Amino acid sequence: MALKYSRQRELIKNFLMGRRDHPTAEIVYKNVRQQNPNISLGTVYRNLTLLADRGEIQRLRLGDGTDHFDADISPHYHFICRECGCVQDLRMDAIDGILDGARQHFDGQIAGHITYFYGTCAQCSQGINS
Amino acid sequence: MALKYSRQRELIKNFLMGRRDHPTAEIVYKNVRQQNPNISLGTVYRNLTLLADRGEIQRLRLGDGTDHFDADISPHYHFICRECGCVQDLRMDAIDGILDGARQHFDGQIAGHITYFYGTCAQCSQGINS
DNA sequence: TTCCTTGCAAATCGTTTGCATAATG
DNA sequence: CATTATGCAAACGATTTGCAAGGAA
Repeated sequence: MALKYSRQRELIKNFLMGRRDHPTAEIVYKNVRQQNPNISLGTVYRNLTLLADRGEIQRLRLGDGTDHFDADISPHYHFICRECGCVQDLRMDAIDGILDGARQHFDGQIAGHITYFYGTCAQCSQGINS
Repeated sequence: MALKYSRQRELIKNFLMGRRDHPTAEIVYKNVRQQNPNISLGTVYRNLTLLADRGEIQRLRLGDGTDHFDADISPHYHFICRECGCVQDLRMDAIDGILDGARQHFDGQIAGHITYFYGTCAQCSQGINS
């Protein structure tokens, strides 16, 4: 399917590229809306899904019930705070070596792994929130 | 909160202990129903949540949109098939060593990690399904 | 009798979808 | 013109919740 330009999609992607906090669709919606008050939630979802499918952005499922999106598609890991729910990038070496261990006693084909970390972020650790 | 006995809860936990395929709430419901036709979906959800909160069972979020449950609470890893959606246990050594790398350049407190693997299960690889 | 549990139905939440219209190539 | 994208609202699937009635301690 050939892709056609759309201002909405451009706004969405640009917004995402300017953030490091891995916003949810709802947050993308609220923000992009300030530049295009007519944009609908459905369009935001459609474009986020489309961009993720094309590999232009990353969809993060961190078990908190809502998807987060990241314009940084380079392989890296994430941390989610169990207190405030914030999501942060983690600077660390790739751990794809764990695939070897997983394949050891397994019959099927393991294509990859999903790994993310959880705990208490720096701000919450200091009791700034709460 | 003191816990009181309930036949429904017992049935649910027993069913789960007899399975290795990490069923969803819906599947638990359909099966337990055969022994107690009056049980409601809400009760199944309530008890699964309660048991998971008490650590008697494990709730698995593998990104397929629905939670799976596992009566085996010993630490182990999981694999989810992208073709048929089945979930299987993975025999492999613990990889908690990855926590060290994650903590290296991180300010907050990392309590743990969630890791699971995906790909094509043995059955689907052989084209048995499809 | 206390209070945890249940069944039922309605409600919630995040996300998707149908459809007629608008914009792009 | 052919096709893709949009806004809107309705539809969805999974899960939660309020409430009155039932069961355990």
